[in-house]
Amino acid sequence: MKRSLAHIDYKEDTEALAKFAKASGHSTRIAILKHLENQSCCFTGDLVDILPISQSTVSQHLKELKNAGLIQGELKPQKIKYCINQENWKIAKLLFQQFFD
Amino acid sequence: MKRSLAHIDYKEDTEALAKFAKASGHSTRIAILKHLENQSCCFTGDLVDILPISQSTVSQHLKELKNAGLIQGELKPQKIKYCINQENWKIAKLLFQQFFD
DNA sequence: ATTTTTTATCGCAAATGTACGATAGATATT
DNA sequence: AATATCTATCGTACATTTGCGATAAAAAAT
Repeated sequence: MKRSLAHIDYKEDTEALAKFAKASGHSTRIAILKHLENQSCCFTGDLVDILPISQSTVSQHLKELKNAGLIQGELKPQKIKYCINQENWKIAKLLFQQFFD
Repeated sequence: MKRSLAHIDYKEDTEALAKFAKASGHSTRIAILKHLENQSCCFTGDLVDILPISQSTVSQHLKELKNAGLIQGELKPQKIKYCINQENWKIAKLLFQQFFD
């Protein structure tokens, strides 16, 4: 049986969409997501170099994107790289596409 | 020549997306947008009946959606109906679709 | 082993967001 | 004209968000 998003009921759907949208609702975070889309993965420091805000603030934004499930900190042997969380990204994509039919 | 969103430069694009996402970043507001998508237009009171929050709070949420340009208060002779702002909705749609390619 | 680099977290301040009841203003009904 | 209905706004309280510098903790380089 094929798994689809149709199983998510209206309310969960609404909340999931709101959560993703909220996490995307800051231009710094959109910029981060766009960068990760292009560059696959990168370190916090790479983003700090690009963005006009402090390291601690970048770190906070990353945390929020991570909490929303849109990105993930991939734990390589000794390093942490941030990547798009492909699974949730797919869900967000579907929710938005479906929402904006 | 076909007009496309490619003309919007990166920065505007990012900010527009963030603005739409932020406005959509609350489950009450997603619920309102969904309802307007289904019902075309409706009055504030109709939404107050559906939603589990006070009239003044609904009104505030409508104001935010209006400020973001996602809906518009259509001024019929004596009444105000809220509708999707089709023009901006189309833009938001395109931005999101393009973002989540 | 020490130092440097990298990243997360703490503590704080300021700004913004959420929600409510009360009230005002405007439209519709009687 | 008076009353009822509908909607926006005000004032308030509380919570969350944003941003920073400082610091801590962990990893990498020397």
